[in-house]
Amino acid sequence: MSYLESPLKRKLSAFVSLSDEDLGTLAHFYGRRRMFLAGHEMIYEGQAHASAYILAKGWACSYKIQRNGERQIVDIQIPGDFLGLRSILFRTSDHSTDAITQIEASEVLAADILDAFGNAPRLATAVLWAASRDEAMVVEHLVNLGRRSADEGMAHFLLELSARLSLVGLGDRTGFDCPLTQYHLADTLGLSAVHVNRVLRQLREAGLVTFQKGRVTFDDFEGLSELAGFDTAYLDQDGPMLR
Amino acid sequence: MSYLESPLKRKLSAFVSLSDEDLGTLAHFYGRRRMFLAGHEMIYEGQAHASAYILAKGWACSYKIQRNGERQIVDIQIPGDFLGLRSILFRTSDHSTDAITQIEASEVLAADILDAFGNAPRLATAVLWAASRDEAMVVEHLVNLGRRSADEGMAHFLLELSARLSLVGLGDRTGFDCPLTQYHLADTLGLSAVHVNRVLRQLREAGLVTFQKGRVTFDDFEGLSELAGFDTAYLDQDGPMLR
DNA sequence: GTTCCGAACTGACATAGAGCAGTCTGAAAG
DNA sequence: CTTTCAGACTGCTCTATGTCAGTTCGGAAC
Repeated sequence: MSYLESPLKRKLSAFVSLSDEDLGTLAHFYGRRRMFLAGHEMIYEGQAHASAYILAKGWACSYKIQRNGERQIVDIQIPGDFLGLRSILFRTSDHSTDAITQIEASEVLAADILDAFGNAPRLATAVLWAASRDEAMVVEHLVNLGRRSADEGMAHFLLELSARLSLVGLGDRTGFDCPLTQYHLADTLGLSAVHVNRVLRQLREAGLVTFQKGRVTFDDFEGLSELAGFDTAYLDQDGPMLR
Repeated sequence: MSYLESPLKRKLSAFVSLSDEDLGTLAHFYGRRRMFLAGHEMIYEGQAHASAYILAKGWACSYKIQRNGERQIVDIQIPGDFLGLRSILFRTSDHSTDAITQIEASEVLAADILDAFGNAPRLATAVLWAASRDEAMVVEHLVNLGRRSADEGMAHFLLELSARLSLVGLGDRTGFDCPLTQYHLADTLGLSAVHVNRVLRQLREAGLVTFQKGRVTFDDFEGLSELAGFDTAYLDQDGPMLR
């Protein structure tokens, strides 16, 4: 797959149209291509000078582990996403990241990113936009945990994933392929696996979504959005894309 | 107050030592000084092309409101913090920000920030560091909501505030002045105000912290850190500061 | 074709925290 | 020197979600 049709390029294009020069710098990011097996720990909490990656294929998740062994997943990464960008400037990484499926990714060094700011300001702005968008997603996730009930949070999470996947061509309003287990959902939503199962059943029986066999199917997209109070504004990916 | 002794400069100095040229560019950020009364809504969710600010004096909070009127506070801003940086590149702001106390702040335009990337790369890196640190705090906040009990979350939140305030000279291990109400704590920690009150009583009776009359007093800093499982690594502000 | 094993799923019981409906206090406003 | 009002504080009841202790299912390994 050429970088010309990469999920990242596709995502950034929702923000600005990149010049040929920008695309050249972006191509440079793709130099160190690497593969990881499902379950591989790509970044670990406390790691010194961790590098970042651009996910080309596969899913990953970033998380923190508590003393008691409980896990809180912070974000799920899908193709086109940066991974580890947040702590690239830190002494040590503040989180771990595991491959959920088999993964293809490009390693990005701090210097690559910083150089881009000098040489390709348009691209740099787009990267900042992507980082801001990632943070906006974490914020919305925080609202899920703090002020939404289990079913609202679940609905919101699945709808967000759908919107993100659609942007890179991996899903639509009918649903998407999803390698997450109910344990992933539990650790993402701050619930027990048992309760996740109950919530999924309720949503299914209410005719809203079906989460089964590696596939999320929206049985009533509108109804689900209504339940979740889902509004895509925070993803900053709709509208006339004039910039 | 000269920019030479601003809380922001103090904070960024924990990351790099800035050159005279960097300081000049930073001074440029302080051009548009503005004041706001306590309670003023500085940024509102949905606002188009909101600008960002650097807080020089006073406290503010960023939050999202749910359909049912519930509020989730995302971060508390103290002197030296950026405010609104996340959505400066978005079509519309994804959150609101209110002044908690009376505030002095400098308005920063998107162009100011982006120009800095070209002209003062060292400063730009420091700004990116500050933004990453803000995101790391949101992430830790998310863990508070998802996987910590009410008392652990409360302890963690107060300790984080203490560490941040200490960095800009507004607190130490004995405690800090705090203009937050119990309602602020409730909306931050995803609890009811009633429960916040009970949790504060427990912590006080356990001899750990006292939250009273606009002051947080640490009665047993070690014990509280132990309860919260608090580790400052994610703030990236300790250690030899070699860079 | 068994034997595993991880994931999905379930019922019964326990509990953290919510919701309700107040009281009390102190400072500001009249 | 009352009145008002926001914030702090409390007891009681209720419920969403956790915990425990399983069973069932389906694919992979042998």
